[in-house]
Amino acid sequence: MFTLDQARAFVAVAEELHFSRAAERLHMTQPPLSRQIQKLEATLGVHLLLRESRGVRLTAAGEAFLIECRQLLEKAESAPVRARLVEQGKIGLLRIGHTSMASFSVLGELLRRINEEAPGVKVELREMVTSRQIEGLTDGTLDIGLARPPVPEEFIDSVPLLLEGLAVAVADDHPLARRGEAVSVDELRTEPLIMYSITEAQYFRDLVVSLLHVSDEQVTYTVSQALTMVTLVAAGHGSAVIPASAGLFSFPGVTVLSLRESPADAVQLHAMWSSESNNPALRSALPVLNTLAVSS
Amino acid sequence: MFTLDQARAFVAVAEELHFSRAAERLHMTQPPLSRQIQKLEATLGVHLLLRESRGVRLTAAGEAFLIECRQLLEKAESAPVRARLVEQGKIGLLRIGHTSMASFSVLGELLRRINEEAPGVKVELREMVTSRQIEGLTDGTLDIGLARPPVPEEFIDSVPLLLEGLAVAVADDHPLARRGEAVSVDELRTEPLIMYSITEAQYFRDLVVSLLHVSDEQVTYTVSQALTMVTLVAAGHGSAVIPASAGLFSFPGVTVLSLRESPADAVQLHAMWSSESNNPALRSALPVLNTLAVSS
DNA sequence: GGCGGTTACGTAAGGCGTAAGAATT
DNA sequence: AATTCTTACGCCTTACGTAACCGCC
Repeated sequence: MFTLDQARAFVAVAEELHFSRAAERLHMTQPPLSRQIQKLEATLGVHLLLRESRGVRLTAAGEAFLIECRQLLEKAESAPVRARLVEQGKIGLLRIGHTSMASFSVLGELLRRINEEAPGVKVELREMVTSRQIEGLTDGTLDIGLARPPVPEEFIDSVPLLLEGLAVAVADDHPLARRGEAVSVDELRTEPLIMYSITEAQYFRDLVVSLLHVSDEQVTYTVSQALTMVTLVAAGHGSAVIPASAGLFSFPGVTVLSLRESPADAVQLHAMWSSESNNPALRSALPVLNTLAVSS
Repeated sequence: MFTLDQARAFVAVAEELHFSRAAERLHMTQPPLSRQIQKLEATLGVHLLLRESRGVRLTAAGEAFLIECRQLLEKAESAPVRARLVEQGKIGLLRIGHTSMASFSVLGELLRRINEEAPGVKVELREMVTSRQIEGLTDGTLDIGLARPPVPEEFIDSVPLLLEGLAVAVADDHPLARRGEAVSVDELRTEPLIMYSITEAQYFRDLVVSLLHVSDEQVTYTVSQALTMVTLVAAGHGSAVIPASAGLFSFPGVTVLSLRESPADAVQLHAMWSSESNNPALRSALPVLNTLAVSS
């Protein structure tokens, strides 16, 4: 098989159509260049050049091989550059898991900033619940998770990206909606409520239960996502306690009122990543995450 | 810069994730393989592998470089193959010049057979008059010409591809058309005639003049191509002497009658090529030309 | 005779294999 | 102790440069 040096030698000769000038360009003397070209032709079993009294010409095969060689050398030059860029995290792949709510709040801004900071980094988005995200971060199939607390201490680093209060979603024709003021937990005691699933949305369920005393009879439906709640509220199936940001998107037939007793940082969304990740693209993204962090 | 051998070594290690097995695959011992990989990493300035107690893993940069290396090696393998195919004339470019009449007769069959014989050969077609074709063959910008005699003896080889008689094109409402029989030259003595240009179609002009006694007063127009003649005949500008094959394509308003005195091989179309051409694609095409040849 | 490519020969660099070493399980 | 990668050393291949050579305008 031929070598890259032979390819470079051939390209030089083919472009100069003159061995001595080509040798000069390659910073070598002319005889070894001749030998290399001969060797190249021998290993290929193809005549690339027509030696004539007045310099050299390319055969048809030489023309074809010249094109191939140029492409080959270009690739040989660019491959190390790419490898270095990947190592520096300038290009690469970032697999981001996120909850469905995250896509309505910080996700857009996060992607914008990552793209600003490291334009070559491709992002793969996967909507997944918190527990799956932790799994992904642990087994290396995910680089960043946008998930709910608690953050497992081991091998997972995190910053809080979003702190918000809880709000109450009620139908437009509900008395509380007409009143238009913040709602107190006591006013929800007897309301039909749509609740979070204990398996799929434990974080929210715990959060709501810690504030309200929810009785089984109140609960009309059990769902896994805040958005589903809003659609059910619109359909008249009851009221729901949701993160405040879910109210930013006005949904027809639904009025969102703040919940008086909810601390402003009741609901948290954290960015998490494996502290042991060796994905350089993650390293480029970390400054972005820290910029977006809010104090918890 | 790295070498192709280093690329091969890296691919082997990256695929085996084990130096000893990779070395075996490369038919070498393990220590020099280690050194080559180290050297590769040093020249790239990039860590490609994570050496761990239980074998090796790829870094993100390593993954990227692996992909590049595979493509690089594939190209390095295919380039010589391409060069050999070009040399053998299996692939390549054939520049064929042809007269406009050739495209109505042998050209289609010729292209079909070339494509059968050498499917990798790309054909570039250029309509040009005979004299331009000879120039092209001589200065190397054309590989094959489909042109009219005479064939210059020097450096041009040829085979006759088509021998045909002359015919007479007359308007449908002409008395000769109504009669529907072969025409004699004497019957054309006083007919208005469309003639060939002496500069652009000398071959045809000479041919016609050698058979007919054309007087200047007869000539209504002077044109360079037989097809133009047919359109002028249709428009009622006179009659014309054309190659018989031009009558194969029935043109509305025109009747083509054979010319009694014309020998069956009066009009000749030859394939010509430079005997000094070094285009391998031409060599693949020559058997095809010989197959299509007719005896003159 | 000069221009342009090839052949001959001595030197130096670099790769390979064997053997020994270091680290982890 | 075994596995797996790295380091040390001697040999040999091979590429380079200088010098001499061949063919053609």
